[in-house]
Amino acid sequence: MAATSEETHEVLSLGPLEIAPDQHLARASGHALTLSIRELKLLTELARRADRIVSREELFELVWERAMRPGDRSVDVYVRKLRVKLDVALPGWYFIHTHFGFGYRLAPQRKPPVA
Amino acid sequence: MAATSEETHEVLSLGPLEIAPDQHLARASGHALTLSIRELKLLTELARRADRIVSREELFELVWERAMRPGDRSVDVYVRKLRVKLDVALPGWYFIHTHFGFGYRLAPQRKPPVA
DNA sequence: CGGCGCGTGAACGCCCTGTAAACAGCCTGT
DNA sequence: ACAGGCTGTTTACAGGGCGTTCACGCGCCG
Repeated sequence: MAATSEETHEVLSLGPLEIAPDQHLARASGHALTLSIRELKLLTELARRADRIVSREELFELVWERAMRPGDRSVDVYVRKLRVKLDVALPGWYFIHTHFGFGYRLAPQRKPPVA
Repeated sequence: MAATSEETHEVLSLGPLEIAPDQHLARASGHALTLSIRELKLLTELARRADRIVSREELFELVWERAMRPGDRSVDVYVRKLRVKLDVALPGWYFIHTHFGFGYRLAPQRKPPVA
């Protein structure tokens, strides 16, 4: 094992969501999701800070590993991609919450039944 | 474990697929498949890591037992050969899933009925 | 009500993967 | 020994997915 590995078997659990960054894999109710590199990394960094608000700047630096240019919308675009894929896999849940003017927060939350 | 026989009767089961590495044999719904040595070894190593993403490099080293040269496409070519043979034998199933930028993952999955 | 922040869809280029085919070596049967 | 077929390897081309960026419209807030 590489000396640099932080958590060789890190597994993040959020409700029905399970993320194994080391395996480049995320599962929804046990079923593997098809995520791209960026999508997975963004989801991972959000999950590592679950239930806390993370600013766009911080998210960008965590995922892209460089400073965010002012006006860059990449984070928004990838948040949407994740929301779509998560909604397909788990239609009964919200995961990524918007905090206007601050950033995003990841937290599993059931949707109310479709009235 | 004895050096001469690690798993004398290892049998891997994945849905309708059954692999007996020691017998150099794979069966689809009980019917024997005609696989070459490389094909069987690749399928075996994938099956031993079922439902986990395995990188090309790791797969290559497992099957070819040497380091993979950069740009070597052998794994892709053999994945295709396996996919073709598996699709002929079990047209209703997907087995080898591509994870873009990461590698391949073996997992039995039914195809949706042809709409 | 005005302005800024966010959601959303889409275009575009690039790299990764899918696919076919040529080629050489090996094993087979004769 | 020879011929044929099969396996394994490599290469080339095509297609698609992914990442990036832009544009437009709505929503949220002051």
